[in-house]
Amino acid sequence: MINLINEEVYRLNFFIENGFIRKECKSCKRHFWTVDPDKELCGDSPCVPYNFIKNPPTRRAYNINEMREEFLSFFERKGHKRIKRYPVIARWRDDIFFTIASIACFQPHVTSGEVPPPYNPLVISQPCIRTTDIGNVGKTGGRHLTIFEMMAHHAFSSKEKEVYWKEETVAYHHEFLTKQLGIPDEEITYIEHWWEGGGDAGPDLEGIVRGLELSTLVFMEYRKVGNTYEKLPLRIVDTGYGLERFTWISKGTPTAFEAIYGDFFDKFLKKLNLEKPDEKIMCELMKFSGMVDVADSKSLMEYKLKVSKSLGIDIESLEKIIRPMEIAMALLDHTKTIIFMLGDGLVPSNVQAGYFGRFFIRRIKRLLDILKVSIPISELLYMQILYWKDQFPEIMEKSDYILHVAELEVSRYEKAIEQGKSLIVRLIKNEEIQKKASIPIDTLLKLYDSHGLPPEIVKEIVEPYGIKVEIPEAFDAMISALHSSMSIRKYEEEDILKGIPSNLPPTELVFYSNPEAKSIRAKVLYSDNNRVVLDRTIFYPEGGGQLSDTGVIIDNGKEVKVLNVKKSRGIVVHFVDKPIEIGKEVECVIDWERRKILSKHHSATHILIGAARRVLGDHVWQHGAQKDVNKSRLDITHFEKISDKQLREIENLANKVIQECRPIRVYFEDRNIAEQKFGFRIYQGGVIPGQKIRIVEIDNWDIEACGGTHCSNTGEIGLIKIIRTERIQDGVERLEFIAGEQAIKYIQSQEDLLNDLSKILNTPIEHLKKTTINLVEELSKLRKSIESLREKIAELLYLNIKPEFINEFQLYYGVFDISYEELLKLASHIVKRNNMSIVILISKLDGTVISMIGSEVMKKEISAGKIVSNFVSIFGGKGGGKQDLGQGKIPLSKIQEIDFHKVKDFINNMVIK
RNA sequence: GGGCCGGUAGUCUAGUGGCAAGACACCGCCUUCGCAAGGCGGAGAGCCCGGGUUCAAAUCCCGGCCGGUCCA
Repeated sequence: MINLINEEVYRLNFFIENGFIRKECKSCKRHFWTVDPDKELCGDSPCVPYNFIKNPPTRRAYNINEMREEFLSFFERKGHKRIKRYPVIARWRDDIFFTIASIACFQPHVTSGEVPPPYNPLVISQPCIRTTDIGNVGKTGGRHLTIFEMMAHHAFSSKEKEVYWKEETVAYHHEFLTKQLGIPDEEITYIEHWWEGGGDAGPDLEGIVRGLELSTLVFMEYRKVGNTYEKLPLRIVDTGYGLERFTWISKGTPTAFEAIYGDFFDKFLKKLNLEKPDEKIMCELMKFSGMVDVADSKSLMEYKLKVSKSLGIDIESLEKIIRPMEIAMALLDHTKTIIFMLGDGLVPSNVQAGYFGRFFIRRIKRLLDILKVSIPISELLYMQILYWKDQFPEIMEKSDYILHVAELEVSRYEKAIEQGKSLIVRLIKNEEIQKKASIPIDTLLKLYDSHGLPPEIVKEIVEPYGIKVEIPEAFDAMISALHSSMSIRKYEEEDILKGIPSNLPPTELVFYSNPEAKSIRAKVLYSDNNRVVLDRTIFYPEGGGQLSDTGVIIDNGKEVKVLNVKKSRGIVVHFVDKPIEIGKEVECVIDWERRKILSKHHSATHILIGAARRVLGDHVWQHGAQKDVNKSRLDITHFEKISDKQLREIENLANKVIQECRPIRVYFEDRNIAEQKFGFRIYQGGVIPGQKIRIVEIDNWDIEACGGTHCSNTGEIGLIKIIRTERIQDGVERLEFIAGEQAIKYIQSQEDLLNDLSKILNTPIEHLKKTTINLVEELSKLRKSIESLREKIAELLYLNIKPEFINEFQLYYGVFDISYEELLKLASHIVKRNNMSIVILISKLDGTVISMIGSEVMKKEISAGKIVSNFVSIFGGKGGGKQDLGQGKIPLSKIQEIDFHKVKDFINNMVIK
C-alpha cells in the first residue's frame, strides 16, 4: 500500500521537461512542484496570504459566465464533448443527497466500468451542493460556499481504450492557466496530495495560484478494500476547477462574492439596507482570511487582532463592520442554494434531502432577522433567479414553485416560533424556573429537540422576563448525544442464496422475453427443502415495489407450491413448500389472475404519477411504491396536503388515460441514450444498474426505467380508484389506490355500506345526508333537554328529601331510581344549598353510590370519599374519592339489604371522632 | 427509518383518576353624549377516533388519525 503513495507517481515528464522542480514547503511540509527555484512555501493558504486581491494574475478579468465559457470551449477545442449539467439533487445515488462533485454524476455505474460514460473525454460545469461548510459561509469571503460550480474534464481509460492520463491532464491544466488565462508560469504550484472519497482513491495534484487553491487534478485508479487498495478497471481523470475561484482570482476583488455577482452584489446589499464598507478594510480583511482556520476560535481571534492592528481599528468596531457583511454574503450563498435545490424539484421536508431545503430556508430567515430586515424571502430568491436566468433558464421556469414553497416554509417556521413563544411563556411560570431565574439545560435541549426552538431564540424570548439562559458550548454535541443512544435497527438483507452453489448460471428471465407466458417447462438446477432454482423462469421475483408471482411447479403430476420468489445476483430463487429432485424437467404454472392484478396495479402506478405531476407540478417524484393484490400505494413528493379537489382531478385524469387506451411499450434502451432522451425523470423508482435499462413507456404520458410487469395497453386496467391519502411525512403524500376488478369490488362495497345505512336509518340513500344531519342535531338538542330535566329532577327531589340530624349536621340519604348523572346533580344541589349537609345517595338502577358534604362539614375532617369507601365495603362494593366527593358501586342484589340505621351509626361515629 | 412533544367551546389555554375550568371573541343588559374601557348576565366543548384497565378515565395503557419537531 505504502508504495502507491510515493513521489514517483507525481514525477511527470511534463514537470521535468518544463523545468519544474520538487520542493518541500517550509511551513506545511507538503511537497510541491514549481518552476521558481527560490520558492520556499507551497503557495497555498494558510502558508501564505492571498496575493491576488487588487492584484489579479490573469490577462484580464472575467465574469462568471465568461469564465465558464472560456473553460468549456477551451476543452472543446482539445477534443472534449461538452455535456449538460446534472441536477443538484443526486437522485441516482442512494448514498448522498446532493451532487457534491462533477464525478458524482458518473458514480457508481460509470466509474465501476459497468456503463460507458456518455462521452469520452467530456467537459462539464456542474453546480454542486455541499452542506458541511454552512457555518463558515460568508466568514471566509467566498472560500467556503454551499453551492459552487465544479468545472471538470473527465477521461475514462481502460485496457481496451486509452484516452489520456496524468501527463496530458496536467498539460491541459497548465495550458489553460497560462496560455488561455495568462497566469505566469512561476505563479503556479502543484502540491502533491493523496485523494480518497466514496471508496475510490488515487494521487492528485492541487493547482495553487497566489494563495488560492484553484483546482484539483485527481487520478482515480484504486478502490479501497479494507486496508489495501485494488486497481480499478478504469483509470479516471477526475478534475475539479472551482469556477467561482477562477472568477475571483481574475477580478482580484476583496471577496469572491463581488467577483461572482458583480453589480448585483451592490444591489443585493442595498436591498438589505447595508452599506458597503470601505474597500481598504475589506481588502485587508480578505487578504488574511485565507489563513484562518474557521473551526479554531484562537486562530480567528489572532486574525482579527492582526487586521485590527494593521488598520488601526479596535476589534469591536471591526466586528460591527464585518458581521453584517458576513451575513449578507451568507444570504447570497444560501439563496442561490435554495433556488437550485427547489428548482431541481426538492420538496422541503422534515426528513432526508428535504430537510436541508427546510434548514436553508430557516437559516435565511434567521439571518434576515439578525439584520432586522423584513423583506420577504421570495424577493431575494427572485432577484437570484433573475440574476442566473440566462445561464440557467430551467431555474427561471420553476420560479413560481420556488417562490411559493419558500414562502410556505417561512410561514411554517414563523408559526412554529410563534407557538414556541407561547410554550416558553407558559413554561417560565414554573416555580423552579422562577426561583432560579434561569432555564435549565435539559429544558433547553428539550425545547430544541421536541419543538425546534434554537436556544438563541429561547434566550431572546425569556430575557425580557428577567430569566437568564446560558447556552452551553457543547449544545450541538448534547443534542446528538440525545440521539446517539437511539437503537439503530440495521436491517440486514438475508442472503437468499446462502447454501446454493455459486457456479449456477444466471436465470433466464422469460417473463421479460415472453410476458404472456402462463406456463413453461424448465430444468431444476438446485433444490432444497424450501428453495428451487431453475435454468429459466416465468415467475416474476419481488422487486420495484411489485410483489412476486405465485403458482405451482409440477413434477410428474406432483404439485409443489411456489409461495414467494426473489432474485439476487441474477439468480431467481423460488420459495416452495417441498423439495424437487435436481436435474428434472418440470412444468411451471403461475397464478395468472394474480399476475394480471399486479400488472394492472403497476401500470396504474405509472399512470398516477403522470397524473399527479400534471395536477400538482413538476416537483412530484415517486418516493416509494408498493403493488399488492388488494390495494397498492404510491408515495409522492409534494409540499402540502393534497386537497380533495386535486385528488379528484388526479383520479379523473388517470381514468381518462385508461379510457384512451394508450399503448404501453416496454423495451430495453442504452442507459446514456435513455437519460439523454428522457432525462432523470425515468428514475422514479430509484436507479437500476446495468448498461441497458428497461424502459416502460405509456404513450405520451409517462416514461420510467422499471423492471416490473405491465399491461400492454392502459385500457386493460379498466378503472383506477384512489381510496385514501395519507401524509406519511412532511413533503411526502401517500396515495392508496386500487385498479381493475378490485376497484369495482371496492365501489360495490361502498355501495353496500350506503345500502346498509339506508336500511338502518330507514330512508332512501339520497336522503341519508339530511337524515344524518337531523339526527345529530336532534341528539344535541335532546342532550340539552336531558341536562335541564336533570336539573329539574334534582330540584324536585331536593324539595322532597328530608334530612335527619346528626349533631349539628344534616344527613340526606336514600335509594333512588335515577341514574348516576342525576344523583350527582341532586347531591351537588343539596350541598350548594345546605353547607351543613352530609349526603349519601344510592342508585337502584346500577348500584352507584355518591356522597358529598357541605362546605362547613369539610372543615370538620369529614370526608365524602371515606364515607363511600366505608359504605361500599359493607356490601362488597368498591369506591372512594376525595373529601368533597365520593363515588362507588355496590352490587344491585345488595340494595335491599341496606340498613340506613347502620349508615347513620357509622356516620355518627365519624362525626364524633 | 427512528426519537420526542401535542390534539379540551370559534380561538388560545388550565385541568396527573373523582361535579369539564378560565381568557379572548360572541350575544343581552348596565355605565357613557359617543368611543375606548369597565360592571352584570347568557349562549357555546362531553375533552381527535377506537379498544382496554378501573366502582370511576379528558387524565393511565394499547392501537389508529392529525399536527409540530429533532436526528441519521
